[in-house]
Order: sequence, then structure tokens, then C-alpha cells
Amino acid sequence: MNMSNEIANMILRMLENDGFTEIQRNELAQTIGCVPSQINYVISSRFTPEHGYIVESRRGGGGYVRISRVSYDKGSALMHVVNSIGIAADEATCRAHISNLNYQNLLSDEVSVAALAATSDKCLRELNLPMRDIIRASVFKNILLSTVKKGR
Amino acid sequence: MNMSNEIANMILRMLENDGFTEIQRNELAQTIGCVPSQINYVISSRFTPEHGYIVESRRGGGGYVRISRVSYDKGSALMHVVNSIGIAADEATCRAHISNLNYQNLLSDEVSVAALAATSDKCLRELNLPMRDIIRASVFKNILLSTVKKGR
DNA sequence: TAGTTAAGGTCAAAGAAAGTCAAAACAAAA
DNA sequence: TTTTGTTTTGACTTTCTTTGACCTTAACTA
Repeated sequence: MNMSNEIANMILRMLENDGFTEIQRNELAQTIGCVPSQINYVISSRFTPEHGYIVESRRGGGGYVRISRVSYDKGSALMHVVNSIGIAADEATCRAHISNLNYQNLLSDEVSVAALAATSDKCLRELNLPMRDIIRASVFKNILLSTVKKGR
Repeated sequence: MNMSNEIANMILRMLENDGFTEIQRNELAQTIGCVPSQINYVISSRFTPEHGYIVESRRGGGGYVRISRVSYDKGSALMHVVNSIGIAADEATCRAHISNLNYQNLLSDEVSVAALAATSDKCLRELNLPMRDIIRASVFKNILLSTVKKGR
């Protein structure tokens, strides 16, 4: 693997936690073993706004480069739904949420179909109430959260 | 046998495992003993989408050519996995299936992430074994089947 | 405040792959 | 034996990466 990809992966790992990281350009270059300007190259080729990142920096003593993943409004909209679900949800409720989110383009068709399948009664038939609705809520929320994390 | 066929056979052998391979054009040309552009010729004459392949590539340092067999037979590939799952599945098993399917381009990144979330232990924490693995298998299979139905 | 040091930024040249295209060579068909 | 289609080759192009020299900005210190 080439060096630029390694650098990008390293930055990605640093972003994993909370979508935010602050690096020292020269230090990072040193530990990776590349020339400092290559960090700039990686950032400008892979961490652009089009890719969903914001980069801020400062020169001089105590300088830094901050990279953060931008979450469009989508994230908070989905979070709102997640929070509204509560501890349990029946099939009809999930269906309604899904078709609504899909309508608003907050869930792709593909994921919507998968979510419908995963929260269907058919899928959870082995479970009795109230456990069935509890698990359904959990599955649904986890699916929604998975799409939020990617910030897409 | 002519050289183009040899090259094609070699690529076919590389695809045998999991329908995916990544080559270095110049290196391959070297080991086979042909001019690099002949690799392009072989690819463009025998590994087209019509033949059921997807080819991606990148130039420059660390460049590559990736060839993957796309399943016009995706449905049956997924069904094969569905059938192999059985009545219960633990988290690691699901993870392995998902990353494998994603690797083979049978599951999109988005759906893969959603499936990972939906089959995680975190998500099914309220359930004790063996029910947890039973429900997980059901959820997983239903998600896979949902993508088949739509022919995605 | 002036000068020094410690960051990060810019840009262009060189290097490393892969892609394109057309001519030449070969093979198969008519 | 033309004609037509397929392979082989190589010169040239495009894209992406690596490197280094030089520039700008901020903080600290005399």
C-alpha cells in the first residue's frame, strides 16, 4: 500500500471516535516517515468538503491541523427519530418511520428495504411480546444509527 | 495457445477463490512476458460488464487494477449464504459473512453497515442465548433476502 | 518592538502507475 | 486470395504520488 493511503487510514482511525481530530503536521509526518507536505497532499486529496470533512489549521508556535467530519442535518434528523422510538416499537410504527425517512431521503431505498425486513413480525416471530417489540426497537435504532455514523 | 488467452486464464485463476483480484498491471505483464498494454487488451476484450465483470483501477504510485466478478447470479450467491446460515448464528459468523459479501460486491457498503449493526451483540443484548443467536440468524437472513428480492 | 523560532502552506519537478490509440502482424473466413 | 477480424507492440498521454525548496504566520524572548 502506498504511503498516502497509510496516512489517510491513520487519520481515519483518529477520526473514528467522535469524527474529530487534531494533529501536528510535522510530528505526524515524522512518526509516519514522510515529508510534511505529504500530509497536506493527503488532506487535500481525501479530506475535502466534498468528501464530508472540514479542515482548519493554524501556523506558528502551537500550530495544528484539525479535521472534522461534517454531519449534515441528516444526522440530527435521524437522531430525532431514534430518540422518539423509546424502548419498544411494533411493526406498524417501524414501517411508518421507515417510509417517512425514505420519503425525506434520509434513508436510501436499499437500506429502507433492509430495515423493513429486519423489523418485520415475520423476522421476529420466535419472540413473544413484549420482547419482540423491544428487540425490534433495538434493531431499528441500531440500523438508523449505523447510517448516521457514516455521515452519509 | 495465444498470449491473450494465457493472460485471461491467469486472471480467471486469480478470480477462482472469491471472484475478486487485484493486480499490478506492469508487474503482471512482466511475469507473463508481454507488454503492459496487452493486459488492457485482454481486460477490455474479455472482462467486460457484459461478461459479468467489474473493473476498477487507479493510476500513479500504488496503482492497481481490480477485477471482480459481478453476479448476474447475485441472487443465487446470496441464497447460498442464506441457506448456509442455519437456525442460529453468532456475531462473528455474521460479521464474516457480511464482510465477505461486501468484498464480493454482493452487498453495498450501506447495507453492510446496517446489517452489521442489526446483527451485533450490542443490538441484541436483551436476549439470552440461544435465543439471541436464533433471532440474529433470522434478522440476518431477512436482510439478505430483502436485497435479493429487489435484485440489488 | 525586533528578532528568532516554531509551526503550517504552496508549488513545481520528478517518479510511478495505468490508459489510449493506431500500426503491424497474424488468423480465419469467404 | 482477398477480406475481415483478432492480437501484439510500442509510442505517447493522463493521473496520482512523492519530494524538496521556499513562503507565511504565530508565539516567544531580549
